[in-house]
Amino acid sequence: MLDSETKAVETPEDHAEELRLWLRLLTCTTLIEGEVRGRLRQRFDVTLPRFDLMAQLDKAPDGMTLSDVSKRMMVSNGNVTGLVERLVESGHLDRRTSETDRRVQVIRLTKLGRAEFRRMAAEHETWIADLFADLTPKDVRELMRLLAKTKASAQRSAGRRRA
Amino acid sequence: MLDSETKAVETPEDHAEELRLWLRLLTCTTLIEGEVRGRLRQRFDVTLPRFDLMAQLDKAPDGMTLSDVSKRMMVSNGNVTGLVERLVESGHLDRRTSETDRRVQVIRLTKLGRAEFRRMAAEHETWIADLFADLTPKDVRELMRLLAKTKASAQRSAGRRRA
DNA sequence: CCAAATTGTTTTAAGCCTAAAATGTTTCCC
DNA sequence: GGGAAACATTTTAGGCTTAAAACAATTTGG
Repeated sequence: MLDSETKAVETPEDHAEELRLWLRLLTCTTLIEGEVRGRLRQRFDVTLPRFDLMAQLDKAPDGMTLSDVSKRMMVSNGNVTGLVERLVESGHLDRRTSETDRRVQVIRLTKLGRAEFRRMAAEHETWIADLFADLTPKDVRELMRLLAKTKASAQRSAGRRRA
Repeated sequence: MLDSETKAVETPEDHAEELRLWLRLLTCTTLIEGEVRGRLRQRFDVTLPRFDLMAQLDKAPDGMTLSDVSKRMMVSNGNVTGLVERLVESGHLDRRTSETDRRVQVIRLTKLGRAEFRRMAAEHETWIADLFADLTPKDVRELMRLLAKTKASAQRSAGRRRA
């Protein structure tokens, strides 16, 4: 017992399985993301980040602040600034300074933005369905469960570093 | 039977579950990737793409062509060109034109590149292990299986589009 | 043999992305 | 009230990324 513990401490642990899991996770995401990116470009001439931003706003009829968007999309603040700039320019987004807090910018989809997003989203959903089509409903449930656990684990690990 | 089939065709299918699965998959990957990116920067002042490229080369002692790298990393050719350029510049990579086919560039890790990569990889492995630490060995196995199935499904779907 | 197709890489133009510093605004609290 | 801390956003500098076009070298099929 003491021997095995000593050994466990001195022997470098083998984390090859976790590493493989991480690479596989990354491969799946990259594969699907690339496919979605290409289809968005070909069918609608829109980039994936723009689509993602519009998706966030579609769920928030009263608009969102840039910080909200940044947190939800898990991207940097500066990134959102540029993305929003281009989408306002193209008429998809409306941006105004909050009246109660002049630091805050509230953005919303314009009528055009909402219409275009809905059109894209409908088709997008069928792409995703097809990409995952070989999974059974049980597979989907099980993956959801395991990925929830993965997310929680990663958040704990990430949080501990910052704490 | 005919009624239910007719209905299935006319009613827009509900793919909300697959959509949620995709978003969760993306969240997990983004979360972990961001964490790894930050740690690589803080501990080693290296970017994630550089690390990934060196990881590919570490597994290929005889070197790889740029196309090989591009396929393995699932990024565009032009992307690899730039990455390699900077890593050759910093002395981590060695690049030479193939003697049998003058179109081909073969790249390898230099002694410095290999040493630095090994040092980083050892620590990187512990980060990944910690990020996934709340998963049981059974969870890991099950995730591997389901992600393999997901990858196959996505490849089928992606392939059909190009075919 | 040689033109056409294919393959490997680079270039181009545009956009995405990050971390860190800077700017402007509000809140806290003494 | 007023300075310090916190917050929201933008700016900066540099690097990553893509799709598409251009270029170079090889292979293929008449």
